[in-house]
Amino acid sequence: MLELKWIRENFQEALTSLRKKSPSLDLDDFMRLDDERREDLKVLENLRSEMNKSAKEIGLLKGQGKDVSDKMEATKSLSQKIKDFESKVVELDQIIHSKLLNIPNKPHSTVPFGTGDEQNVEVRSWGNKPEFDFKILPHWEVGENLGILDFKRASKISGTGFIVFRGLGAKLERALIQFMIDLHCQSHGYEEVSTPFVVNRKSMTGTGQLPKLEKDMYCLEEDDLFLIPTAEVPVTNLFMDEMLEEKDLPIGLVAYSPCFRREAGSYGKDTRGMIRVHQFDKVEMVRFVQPEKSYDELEKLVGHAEEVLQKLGLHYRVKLLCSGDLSFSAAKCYDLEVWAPAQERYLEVSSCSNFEDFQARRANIKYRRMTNDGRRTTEYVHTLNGSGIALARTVVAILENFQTRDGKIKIPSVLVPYMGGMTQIG
RNA sequence: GGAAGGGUGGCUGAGUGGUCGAAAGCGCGAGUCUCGAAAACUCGUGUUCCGCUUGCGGGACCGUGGGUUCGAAUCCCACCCCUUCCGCCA
Repeated sequence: MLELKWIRENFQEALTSLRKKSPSLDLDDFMRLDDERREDLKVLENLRSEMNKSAKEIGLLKGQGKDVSDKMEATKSLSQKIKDFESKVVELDQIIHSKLLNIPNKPHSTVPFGTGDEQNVEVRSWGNKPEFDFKILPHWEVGENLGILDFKRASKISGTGFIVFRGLGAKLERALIQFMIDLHCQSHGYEEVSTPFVVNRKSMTGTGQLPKLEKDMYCLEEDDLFLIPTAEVPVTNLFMDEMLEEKDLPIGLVAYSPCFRREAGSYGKDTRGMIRVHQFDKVEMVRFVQPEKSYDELEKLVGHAEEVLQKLGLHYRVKLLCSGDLSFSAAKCYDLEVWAPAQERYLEVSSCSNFEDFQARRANIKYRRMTNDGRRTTEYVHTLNGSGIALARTVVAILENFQTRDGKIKIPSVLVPYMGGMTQIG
């Protein structure tokens, strides 16, 4: 959520930068409502001020044993007037607030302008595409041949877009999760957290999935709860409605969770294999930082995610998303894309974003700090998060990059200890 | 699912109709003391909105939403959440 006052006082700037993200955005209506609300509010507050005064007076006079029935009568009509104006202001407030919740975050000045993913900018890459002197199989074939992926039974029990890992496939998935969490905790200073995979509406609103993306989520209607689309939601909202201390920042948390996505509207895309599925595992990093440090923190965060791919020995590239491809809540975002040789394409396995105070404002996450002249103030923290990294697709990359001529899979050396010393599958 | 108790500032916790935005303590900040620190002492210290603007004036906020009243943290109703006990259960 952007600050209403900021939009009001920087109207042109707000409009210009928001349109880099949503070209059709219109704020005229919004500002008109805000004007109207402030007019009514002024009247209301004057009325209330008057009433407070006379109620106090009545109290005093009564205490002295004087007759106050005239005064009480007069205040009564004032009280009615206040109620009328109150309902007007409350109604306007609600409309404005709900509109505000639907306004996206504005892109940072270093974000390139663009309208779609073809205008994202590659900022660097690491490693090289591996060469094969035989024809490698796509992950779904090699996975089924080895008995570690079972698509048929997955769709039998749940439907298309779900995966079953078996045997060493399941173990590989688990090994990756452990390896990643250990790396982030031991080398990057994160604290591991394990949170619920189901959250309430308030949490979903706090990180910005609601109200816009309700159709993309699995909902448990009876209880008005949602299956999380990413651990970002429970982990960021851990500090919802809290006041943090400056000395405790930055806070870095890492969590494993499954991620549930309906993928409404993307039917027909990536139907084969497990590129696009309704449930996948992910290790997610979340950071709470001081505002002036958040862009340095973003670079660090990307580095943490990259290190996972480097340690696995997977070729990848880093893309800076253009304004039009940025998600609703993000101010700046880098994607990590890993090379999948059998399909000759890159797969997005991580998204690292700075949300600035957009989520903190929605979720009400503040911290106390000292100003330069020694006064205490409160300020919203900046929140960031990044996949570190998404599974399923990482397994795809391993199955395709480390395939041998005889259809086996070499296990990346960092995972060998997590696989009980095993060096290959098959 | 049943019963009881409870939700007050950064935290603990007092407050049951009017000078209550709210005692006290802790924490935090400034200062005194000290070579320095600790302790002790003094003073200060909620959030947020609106308006003129280095300051000031006003409004709102005691779980949420309604109601009663001239006036509600305080009384009434509904809902949400938490704790404890009982039942069921991985």
